[in-house]
Amino acid sequence: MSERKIRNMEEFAAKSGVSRPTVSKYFNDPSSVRKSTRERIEAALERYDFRPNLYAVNQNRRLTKNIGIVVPNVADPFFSEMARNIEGLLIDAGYSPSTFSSHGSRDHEIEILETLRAIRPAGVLMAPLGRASDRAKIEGFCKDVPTVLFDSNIEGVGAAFIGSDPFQSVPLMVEYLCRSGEPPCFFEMPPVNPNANKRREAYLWAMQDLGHAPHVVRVEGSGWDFEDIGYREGLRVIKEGGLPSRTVLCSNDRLAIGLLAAAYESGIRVGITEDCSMRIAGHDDHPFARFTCPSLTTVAQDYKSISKGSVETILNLVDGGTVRDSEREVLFEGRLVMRASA
Amino acid sequence: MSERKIRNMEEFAAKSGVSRPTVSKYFNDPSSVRKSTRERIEAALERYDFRPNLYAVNQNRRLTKNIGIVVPNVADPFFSEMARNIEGLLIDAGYSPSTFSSHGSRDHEIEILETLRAIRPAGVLMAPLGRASDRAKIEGFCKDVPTVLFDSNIEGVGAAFIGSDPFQSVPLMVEYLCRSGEPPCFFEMPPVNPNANKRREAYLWAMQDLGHAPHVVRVEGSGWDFEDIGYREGLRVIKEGGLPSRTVLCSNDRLAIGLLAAAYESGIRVGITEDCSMRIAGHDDHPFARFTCPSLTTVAQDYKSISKGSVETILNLVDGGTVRDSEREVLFEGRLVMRASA
DNA sequence: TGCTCAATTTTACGCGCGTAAAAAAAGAAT
DNA sequence: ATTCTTTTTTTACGCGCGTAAAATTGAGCA
Repeated sequence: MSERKIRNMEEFAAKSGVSRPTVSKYFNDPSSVRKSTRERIEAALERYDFRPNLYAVNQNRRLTKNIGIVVPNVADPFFSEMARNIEGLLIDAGYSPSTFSSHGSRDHEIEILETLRAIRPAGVLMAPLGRASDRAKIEGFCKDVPTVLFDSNIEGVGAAFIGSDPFQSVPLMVEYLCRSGEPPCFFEMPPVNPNANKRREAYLWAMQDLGHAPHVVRVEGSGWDFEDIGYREGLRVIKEGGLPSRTVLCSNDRLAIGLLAAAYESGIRVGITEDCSMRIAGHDDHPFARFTCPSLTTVAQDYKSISKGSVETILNLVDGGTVRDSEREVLFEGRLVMRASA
Repeated sequence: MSERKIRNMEEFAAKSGVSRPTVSKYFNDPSSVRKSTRERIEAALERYDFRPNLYAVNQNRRLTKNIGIVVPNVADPFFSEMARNIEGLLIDAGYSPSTFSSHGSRDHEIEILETLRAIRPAGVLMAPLGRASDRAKIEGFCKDVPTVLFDSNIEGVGAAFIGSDPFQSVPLMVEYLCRSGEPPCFFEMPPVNPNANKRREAYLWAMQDLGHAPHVVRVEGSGWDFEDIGYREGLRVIKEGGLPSRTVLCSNDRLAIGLLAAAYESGIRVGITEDCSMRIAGHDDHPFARFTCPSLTTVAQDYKSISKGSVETILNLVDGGTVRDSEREVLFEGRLVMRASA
């Protein structure tokens, strides 16, 4: 490899004894050239290391191979895992993913879309902030660029939505909690995205279905510092004596992690064993849920199916395909993960 | 804005009544054109939304404005915070950062460097995996692209290193622990990067300095699943009856989080209060350290100074500057964060 | 051998911009 | 008004590649 540096495709074509347009064709799709030609190019590729100039390529292609990935917060392990998964799938499919994090900010989310326009992506996979999102601007973006939403939906925006089904996952947990002890109350903060709302609705529905009186504890707080909110407000609520049930279902794991810390600090033993006076459950199977004290009972989202589904949908769309009505909203089921906290 | 879409700079130049090369000059540096000209361009910019084509620009510029950021693992909140910080500083300076995560893999780290070559970055900020890194290849990369290392050093590689000083931060913690209770043992896993080694050395040094016998507990495990290793090996060590001290200093917070979980599960109360039989301290001030049970006493790294220093150094380098000998290795001090665990 | 079709080469153009050099214009100083 | 200086325009070229159309080549086959 790399006997000498090659400057451009012209030079490389000469070395391999093939014309430049043929080399260009090869790089766009190796199988589109005759086998003998392919072998000559690949032989040259072994001797010289040449890669087509990314900028020249993208300037001239009708459509780049770029796919943008937008998540609310890469610091959140759920999204960092999703992004990593999706990136892998896209690379395998021959695309160039680039991931951006909104850091929970509405303005930043829009800025990312502006940046994305600059790289002229073939498509975008986006987990929007949700309620905080600038709907109009995102809608405008989706008109220009094929976009698939995941995790959190904005009704009527984007070509499709892939996520998990709160009306399956939450009742699953509620049913378990009711079966194994006191029916849960629901611990939530003001919803930053539609998921949170749906989870509450699903909780209410499930409780009624089981013939129990639902209790929603809504605490204050905004932004994406869920642990902090769960902790601070958890401390306050506990101090004021006031959880309506000794079983608490949190709207997500990060909130639960905060609440666990609050309970610990308040001297409340949390868990399923007899010496415990409180049970706490979460939702999402956050990577740290295994290491909380006690370990957190939760519902795992189907990471793999969601990322696989999102990628398949956007690639189909990019390839000129359309989304069938039945695929406009695809929801996967959650899986109960029983640990020590509930 | 956007009365009509503009296709290229030629067209935009016509609209603003200025020649295309002048517009080009403006976009490279607004202050390089006469004030009256600038105003005409900016007036046009208000009416039409035009942005120079990224690919055409980068193809023709001698040097792009791209700066690569490479971290071992964006899922680790420490690195995701660092990356975010650095990105902000670079954007403010007029550069385009793009962040890549090695995901703890030696091969992936090298692949990232290959990818980086493709975007022809002006410079790179890299937190290498450390011992797992392919030193030769990284060295080769640094020969072609100005590169500054941060967080974890590879001796002799890169133009400079910015990090924190374990020989300040660790003794700070050791001194505190000795002053407030039983002298600590050191809980560590096989070092994935030089930092871990240095922290152990610093521990040994500090203990001797204070006239105590050091005890290093090295547990098994590889990879970057620190919490998992701390948990599993913590369980094992506790079960075998065997921590040499009731105060444990972990080589980082993530390991400590795992150990805390192990202690909890083993029924050991951890903390500084009298009813506790064990103290655990960490290092780094991981964002979750506030929410462990009990909250984790640790040493905070100087995020801001490290990212600011890294950015200043690389930009200086990119601007053709050189690194003075005194700046080849810059270390910042850590700050003791006292919480409930030790 | 001659034919057909697909693969390849040739030729030619364009993408949108940076950049350098020379010419022209504008502004400042005399 | 003249000269000098700075800024802008003009002109011209090149970056490295995609792509389309026409010309050529080669393989497979009768």
